[in-house]
Amino acid sequence: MLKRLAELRKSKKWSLQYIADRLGIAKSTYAGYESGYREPSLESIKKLADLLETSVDFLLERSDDPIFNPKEEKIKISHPLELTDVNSWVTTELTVDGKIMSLDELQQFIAFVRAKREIERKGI
Amino acid sequence: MLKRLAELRKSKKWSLQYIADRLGIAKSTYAGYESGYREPSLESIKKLADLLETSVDFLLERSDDPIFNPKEEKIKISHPLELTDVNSWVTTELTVDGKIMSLDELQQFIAFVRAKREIERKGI
DNA sequence: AGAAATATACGCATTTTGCGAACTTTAGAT
DNA sequence: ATCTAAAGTTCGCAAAATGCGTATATTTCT
Repeated sequence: MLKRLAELRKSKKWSLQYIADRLGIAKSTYAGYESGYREPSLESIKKLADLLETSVDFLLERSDDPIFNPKEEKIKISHPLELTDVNSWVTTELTVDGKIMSLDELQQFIAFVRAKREIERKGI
Repeated sequence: MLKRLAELRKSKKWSLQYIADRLGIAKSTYAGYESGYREPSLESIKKLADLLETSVDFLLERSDDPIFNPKEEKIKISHPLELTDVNSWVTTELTVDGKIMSLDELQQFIAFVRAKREIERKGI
């Protein structure tokens, strides 16, 4: 049951018919998705996420953030006391031995940590 | 065709059989997903994203970021409520991909940065 | 080369889908 | 309050897609 489809649709004040038309499917078909009577194909759920401007993960309740930001990799360091800007690049610096790390270094650092954890997880 | 399933699976050096077993489906069924011969159900693709530690959007090529972080940023520095160890050079917690770095990891990280900078300074 | 593991292809029984039509409910106008 | 059109719900059925097992092909070992 994809309750989030209904939530988003209603928040936008759209009708079943409207979404069905936009997707090119029958009204009853789309209604089935919301009620859980039917499941959309992968292609359809992608179109729905596009139309509703959210992520598939949100529609499937795998994420609770309705905002989908398909931007490229974003690195963010945030201070807890500061207001966090979702799209800002760096809001504070990370220093090692008193020297500020560059973006390049941060990217390498992330790669390093990921690789290290991967190795630890599955050996060698 | 969910080529990213194959990419992630191979990067983890897993066999078709292994993933099929983890998902509780037949090997031929899972193979169909990778080849595009079949489509996984929404439930199955969620399980696959869980298993492969990524987002459904990435698997569906709706996002190019393989890292799935429902809420956390990739790097985050936060001040712990209590400073337990006075002598610790760490006064904040550092998280990568939402996972707090251990002291061990932080030490390795510092070593990594120092070594990298040393190499850059002297060449090779 | 041979064995074992891994990957790919396919037939078929079963399940699931999408559609249209019928039906019920809601919202707006008079 | 009544009427009416739009919105929402339910359901049968033909058509399509799924999953499994089996067979075949390929790779990876020794």
